[in-house]
Amino acid sequence: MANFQKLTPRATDYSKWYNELVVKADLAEQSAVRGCMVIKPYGYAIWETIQAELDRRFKEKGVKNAYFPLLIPKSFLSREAEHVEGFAKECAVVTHHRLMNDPEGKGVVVDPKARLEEELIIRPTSETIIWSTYKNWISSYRDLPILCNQWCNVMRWEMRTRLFLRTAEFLWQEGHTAHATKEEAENYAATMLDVYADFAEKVMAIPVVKGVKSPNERFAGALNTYSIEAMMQDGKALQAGTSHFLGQNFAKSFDVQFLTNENKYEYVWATSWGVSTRLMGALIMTHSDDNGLVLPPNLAPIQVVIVPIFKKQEQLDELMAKLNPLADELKQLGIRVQVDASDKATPGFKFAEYELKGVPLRLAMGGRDLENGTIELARRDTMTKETVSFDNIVEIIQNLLKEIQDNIYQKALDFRLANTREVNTWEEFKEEIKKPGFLLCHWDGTPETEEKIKAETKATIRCIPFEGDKTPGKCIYTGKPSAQRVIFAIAY
RNA sequence: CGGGAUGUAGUUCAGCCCGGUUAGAAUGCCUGCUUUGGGAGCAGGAGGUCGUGAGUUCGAAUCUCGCCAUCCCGACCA
Repeated sequence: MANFQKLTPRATDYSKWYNELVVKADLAEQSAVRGCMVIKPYGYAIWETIQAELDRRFKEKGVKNAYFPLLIPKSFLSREAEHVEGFAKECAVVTHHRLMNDPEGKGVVVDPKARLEEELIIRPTSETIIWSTYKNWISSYRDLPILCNQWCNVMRWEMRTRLFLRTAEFLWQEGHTAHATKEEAENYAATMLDVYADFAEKVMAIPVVKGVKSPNERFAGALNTYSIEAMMQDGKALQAGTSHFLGQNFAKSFDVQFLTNENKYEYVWATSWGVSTRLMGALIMTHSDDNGLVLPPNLAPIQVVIVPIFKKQEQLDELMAKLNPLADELKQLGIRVQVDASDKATPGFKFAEYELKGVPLRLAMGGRDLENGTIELARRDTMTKETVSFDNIVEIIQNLLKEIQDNIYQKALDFRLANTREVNTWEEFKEEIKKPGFLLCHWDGTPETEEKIKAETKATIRCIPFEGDKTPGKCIYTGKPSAQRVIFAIAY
């Protein structure tokens, strides 16, 4: 028995488990550039599926894709005061446009004569460049609404980075819409939050809480920020997507007005909304276990892997005569299937490998099965296996993929519910927040109280949930009146 | 950016305290044979300017300093 490196168990060190899993499951790795990751083909395949599913849902809501520049003139960023305040500390700045040979003979240096008249910022988000563009696109109410999205990279110079969860450069989509009325914009922001929530739950099998952010947690420049919040297995909260109602802030900063049908000028109403490669982090930390990744069938690059177990070439031929038609049939049904007939590794090795990579279903067939007309079926989510008749295997697979998708969603939902508790006193809060999970508490609605609670416990308000108990009460910290309970948690 | 730790083969690490031939192990990789129902065995082979730059020294993986990177704890994180 060779010794191989197992993952650090979650109970030993959750953070270490996560870091090891991302690398060992072949999702991503650290690059030569500080804080930036290389997303490997297996990880990128998952991202591509996320993109495809979201893109389809956006388009159903009338959104069109476009592309805006990577670089933003420095002056644009400062047009909206709160916006620049929020992002200034983490911007990468382009100052020159040329290199030259080092006069001292050591490689190349920046050519001091090539300094830019106005520095360019690598986008941390694109509201400013987009609204400077929308100014040219909008003159009448007939030009509205504009519903644009772009898939791109952005850069935020974070102090501490972690693969997928917080990287200096990350991939995302950012939608930017322009509307004639406040109501329409607000509704659109809410609609996109619903799109995110539906996607998270149906495709990623991640249960989320929809809600509105407290003023402290609001996007820089927004009047309201809505978010979907998910609970990771360590009980911490992860913001999985946000949708912002921007009011007329950006329209005013970039002077974007339109003529109404009554021939009056009005400022345009705006939303923006985004999800990023951080969703990959959410995916990993919601479902995976000590054996490796657990992927929802809807996102798995390989949904079914088939491993023939053979001693000699003739036996492999005999197995493949049954397995190849099966694989073809599954492919025709739109199931992502891979047959691994390589002799590079023994079956046991392959089993462990595909478990590490989170393949939802594994089929194994050997001489024994050939004689009996059976096949072995193993599911990743429960780690159970059974031997079934080969004859109706296709139907079994179709049903199981659906069942696994539902099961891991339900498991994650049960976990969240089991780790969400109501807390009514400050003493209780200070104890309970040390344990994993969400705390439903009354809060007086002031930023000051939220600040104090954060300073004392590190907990923040993740959101003011839309659904659930709306009974008023008294703030756990100040005793002042509170309209409803909010979710406090330690966040990623 | 502050405090702590680490950096040696693709990976995980030993060697460093106490400087001295040709820097080791496991695993991975390549070749061959035997294997194959839960991480196979034997034999042979390839692979390291010891993170990087300077300094001390006859001599540096080993001692000193700077820089870079990674991890942990803070600060920061729409």
